[in-house]
Amino acid sequence: MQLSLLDVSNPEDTARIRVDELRRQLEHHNRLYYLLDAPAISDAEYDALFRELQRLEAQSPGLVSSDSPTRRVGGAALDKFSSVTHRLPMLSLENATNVDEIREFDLRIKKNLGLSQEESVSYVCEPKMDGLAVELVYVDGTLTVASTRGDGVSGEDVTENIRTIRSLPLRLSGDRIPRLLEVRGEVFLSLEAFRKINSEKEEDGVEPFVNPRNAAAGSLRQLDPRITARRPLSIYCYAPGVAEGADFRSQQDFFELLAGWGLPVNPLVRPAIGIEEAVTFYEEMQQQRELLPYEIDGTVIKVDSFAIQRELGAKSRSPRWAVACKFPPRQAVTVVEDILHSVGRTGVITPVALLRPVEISGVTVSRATLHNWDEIVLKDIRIGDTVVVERAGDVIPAVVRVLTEKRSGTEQPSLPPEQCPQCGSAVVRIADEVAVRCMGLACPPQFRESIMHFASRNAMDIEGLGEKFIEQLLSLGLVSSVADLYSLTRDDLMKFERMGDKLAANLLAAIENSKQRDLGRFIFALGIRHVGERTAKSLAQAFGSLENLVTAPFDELVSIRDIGATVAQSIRTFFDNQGNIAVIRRMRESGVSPAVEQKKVGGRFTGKSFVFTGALSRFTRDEVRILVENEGGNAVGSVSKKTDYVVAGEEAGSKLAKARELGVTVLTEEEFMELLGQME
DNA sequence: TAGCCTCGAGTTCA
DNA sequence: CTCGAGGCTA
Repeated sequence: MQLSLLDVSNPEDTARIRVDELRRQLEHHNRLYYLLDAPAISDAEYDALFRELQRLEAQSPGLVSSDSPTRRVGGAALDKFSSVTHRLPMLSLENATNVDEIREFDLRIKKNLGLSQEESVSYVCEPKMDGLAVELVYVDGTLTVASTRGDGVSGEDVTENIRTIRSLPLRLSGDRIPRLLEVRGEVFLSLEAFRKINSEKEEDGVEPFVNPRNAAAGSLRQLDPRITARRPLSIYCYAPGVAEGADFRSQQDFFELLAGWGLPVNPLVRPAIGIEEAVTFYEEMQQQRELLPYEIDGTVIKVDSFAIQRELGAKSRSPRWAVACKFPPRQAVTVVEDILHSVGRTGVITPVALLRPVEISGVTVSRATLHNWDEIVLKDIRIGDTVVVERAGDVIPAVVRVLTEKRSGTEQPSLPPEQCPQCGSAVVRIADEVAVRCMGLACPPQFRESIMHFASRNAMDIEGLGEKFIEQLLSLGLVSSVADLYSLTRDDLMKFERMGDKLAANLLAAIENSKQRDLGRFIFALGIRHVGERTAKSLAQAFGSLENLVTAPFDELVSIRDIGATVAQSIRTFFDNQGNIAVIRRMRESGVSPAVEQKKVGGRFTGKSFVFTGALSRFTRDEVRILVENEGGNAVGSVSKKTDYVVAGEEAGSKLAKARELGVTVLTEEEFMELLGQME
């Protein structure tokens, strides 16, 4: 603050000085109260300062600022949240569910680092808060954006709601504040706050929240920040995102700097030298769990040194240097009243236990999948059994074990059906496969599921075509293949229950719209066995058009990365079926023209496929793949007649032999480099 | 041939 | 979220 520029005789400047002073004081008292739990003034005194600030800001709009404590009570409501892309994706953590798995994590770390078993790794342990992950962005020390984790890549902008968290500084204090600081943290509700909110809800005659995490999530996703402001959310920060102007050397270092800047860090965080200290922390936390003022669902162990974290790196969805140690899930005891057989899209028949409804951590559970008959035999689950049930990952119900001592002798084992429970066709259990399959070609539930799949969001994304409509389409006999969807008329739709002009028009428009989906989605939508979203996309990329794919010989299919004999055969079988071809042809005639993705055109390797074999000295396999793909080529896994080049490194083996046998051009790594260079 | 790593498929409840 | 299974690599 440069006082020399201010003129005290100017009322605007006098107000500014007072406003700054009030903000400083209020944030100071906030910190004492929420962070240090040591208030220095009474609530009434705090309120008086707060109201004075509100009044001054109201009088001089020029003094309003986004980091003012008055912003914590919430501004105007939003229509919807906008989306924020995380500069670094927010990965999830790998789980350990018991101490053995924690020790395995340590073994993996040592193996990756080339350490001996006797050496100890320095870890940092934290309680795992049961809340929601968010990312906060501080620019020059001021909180500018806060977003939810979302799918890890992008989340929702909840800045206004995050501002209402009193323990969180809107402006960092202390020294050496970084130009840019992204911090990840967990937003949660204390048990006390949770109970308070729920008793208010009950007084109002509304359904209470089932647990603090849901309550925190509901509060954070309030479009009206004034409501959030009345929910006393808390936050603990635990990891950095992108930081500029700060150099964190280790997790501990990071925590210390955060605390210095006034950011809340869980005081229970503790270093551990060697995994056994981390195991002790886990066990201690499990014992203390019920005494804590908030819910935790485990602990987190991280490698302390950031240099070593970088060395260990990450797998596709989680870092290798951290593990979430989950506490055993909460369990309940109930009775298996029946075992049903449900038929999925691919004909797999899955046993499902119908349970006497029982509450587990606030949710009533009445069904649980038993996965397959191996599982039933292994756990010896029978109809009438008393069983222990838990919610795996606190979501999906699972039968853990049978309380055999409760058996009366009247329990009935459940056997795999010999006929499909829905269509009566024969059931087959393929050797070496766990699944039991209905082989009926016209099995109704299979067909229903395959249409649902076709219309689903990641496939053709036909909005409004859900379970209800599909049921009706089928029972009215309007659709006997997905191609029929494209010849539905308004009159057809008007036969439906609860169908008006508007709805019919929307549905027809959605179907019309789906004609333009890209090829990857279309291939995925076909529901070819072993071809999911990912594989569909790489097929689309590799072949560029539906026609190319339909006619692709087996050899060409297996030459694509990640496609082996099984998947290739499955694809061939699908397209060799004339019925499938007819359906596809009819769709094309109705105007379904899956758009070809932008394939890199003009790349030097366009249409060329490469196989790399043996050890390359300059690149990793992934790097070389990217090089080739950037030039529009394909780096594939195995040699076929369609392969254009085989690049052989040191100790190349069977692929090189095969290349010679098929007469495919073989390049050394140097020759490949020349090819790259020459073509540039 | 074993042991990663990824992908596919099925599933619960509000 | 979890399990099973396919593909790749050492």
